[in-house]
Amino acid sequence: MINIKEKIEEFIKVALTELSLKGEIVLEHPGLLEHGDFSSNIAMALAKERKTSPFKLAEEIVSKIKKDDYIKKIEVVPPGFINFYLSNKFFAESLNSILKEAKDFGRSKELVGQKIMIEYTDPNPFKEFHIGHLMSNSIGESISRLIEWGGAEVKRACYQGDVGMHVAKAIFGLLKLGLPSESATLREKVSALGKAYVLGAEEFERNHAEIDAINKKIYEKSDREINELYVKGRAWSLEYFEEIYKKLDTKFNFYFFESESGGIGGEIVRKNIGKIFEESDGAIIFRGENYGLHTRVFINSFGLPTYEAKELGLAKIKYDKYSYDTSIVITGNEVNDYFKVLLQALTLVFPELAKKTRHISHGMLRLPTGKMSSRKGEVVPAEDLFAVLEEAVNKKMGPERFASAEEKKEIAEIVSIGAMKFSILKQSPGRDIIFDIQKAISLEGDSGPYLQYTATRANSVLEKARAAGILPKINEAKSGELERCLYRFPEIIKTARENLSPQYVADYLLDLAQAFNNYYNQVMIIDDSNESPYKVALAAAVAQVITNGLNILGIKVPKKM
RNA sequence: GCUCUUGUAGUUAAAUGGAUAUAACAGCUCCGUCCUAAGGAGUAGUUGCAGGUUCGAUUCCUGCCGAGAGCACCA
Repeated sequence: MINIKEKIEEFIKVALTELSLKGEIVLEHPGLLEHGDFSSNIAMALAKERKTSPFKLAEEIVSKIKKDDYIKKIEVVPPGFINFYLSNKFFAESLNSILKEAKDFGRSKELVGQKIMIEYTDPNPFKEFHIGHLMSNSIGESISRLIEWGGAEVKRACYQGDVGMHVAKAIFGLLKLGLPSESATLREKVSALGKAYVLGAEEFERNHAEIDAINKKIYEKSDREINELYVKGRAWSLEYFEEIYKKLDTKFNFYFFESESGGIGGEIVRKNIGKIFEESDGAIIFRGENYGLHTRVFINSFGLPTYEAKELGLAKIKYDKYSYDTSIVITGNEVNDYFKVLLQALTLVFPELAKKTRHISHGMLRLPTGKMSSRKGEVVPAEDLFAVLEEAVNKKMGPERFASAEEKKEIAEIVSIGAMKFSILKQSPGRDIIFDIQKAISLEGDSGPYLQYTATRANSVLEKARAAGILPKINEAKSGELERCLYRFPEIIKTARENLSPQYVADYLLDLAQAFNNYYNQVMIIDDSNESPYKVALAAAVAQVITNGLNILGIKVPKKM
């Protein structure tokens, strides 16, 4: 598809040069369609230095812009906006491109050749996979897809904390409660691990000694009983996570574990004692104060690596596995301050890796009662949310459209996962989400199912059209709301990618769906008129763009619903 | 106490420094012989407070007030 935005920018640039003016050209879509398809504020920005009124300068600029087939009209509006209206010829071409590029419409080549590793989700074995991990996963997966759509090679990584104090706490609990029987379901086993963890966390509040000792034994693999509990529990957790990833439609290329990063990280720290790190109270620390940060412990006084040291090791392991150009790490914002310290230490140890590393944080999923705490057992397991959602979706599905119970079940899963992901991705990723399991996930209005429904509905019309022998055809386009919305999709993807913010895509899709549903209610798409092939083409373009957009959000479109 | 983040309709959220601050939910009024009503149309309602920068501020700066997170051996 032709890049109309660049084209108009070029026109303005040429006009400015002719007037011997210079300035950064900002071209945006006005908030209201009545204000045109593109708008520039350039005259307002440059009027002062020209010592003329913005309105007059705008008129001068416009007079220097040549006529073009793709532009229907250019108008100047007080105080000095220049508004561009695109022509029907442009809309016809853009619709044709959408149908032709089909499932690839929106892909670009800007990042071709780049290798990018993205780490997200990061659940810890022995602890619940809770709705906070769903947030990290939904955002991480969507950012991965955005970058892939930009043409880069993306490798997905998941870093799982299989050693550390939390594991020691869970093992403590298991020693007291015993292991669930082998015949228990995976879910029961995992939930027993969660309970064991809570018990251990309570003990830790009262008394550290026993759990500290267990922690050490886990690292050293020195105790047979502990080792056995550890190996089993770890395997169950990982198997369970795998089921969830499948449900979420995430496939990781690499799994990293704290049990591997800890050793390497510890070595790195020890090698640099006196240079970068120093001993203090039996621990090895990094003095962040020298860099306007705060001090963090990298190796504790038992000689074990902490999160910080592990993270240094991880950076090296990652690069050894995959020589990335950029490494993106996505975590919750509660670790922001640690990460700054860590990146500073990494800059001193491996400057070239630090330069390639980028930390992005998202807000936290909070319960109406406050922060979730797996330590106190106050978490909503992902599983519970899935169950509540699937029930709600099932209640809403009429039986008549579905061929079989299996089909219905499959679609219920697609819709409920769609609802969950969209509720997270529709808002700006940096902010906290206050999560009310009953209320927050809606199947109506601004929601995943609303978009899925719109695409499904359009597809259903297309099927009927095909049966009636009406094929999409674009001889002449109109300039309705849909036409004026559809061609913007590639721009939206670019903005979303540059800001690493899938919410731009979500927002756009809602606008498009709303415009289509409005259209659908006013216009009969399939009729006897010679307009029908065009209307069918329009519906096909809408279905395609919504499907592609949802794909970027990691959401599938069901066959029917 | 220090550092970071944050404050928009009753609620949950949108808005690269632009035009009349945008949606959804919850209200209220409507739309069913018609391609999927998980839909559509209409209605009412919002930028914490005080300054500053700017032709123009929800957006940038300062102060105040409120909320959250982090601040040495958890991740």
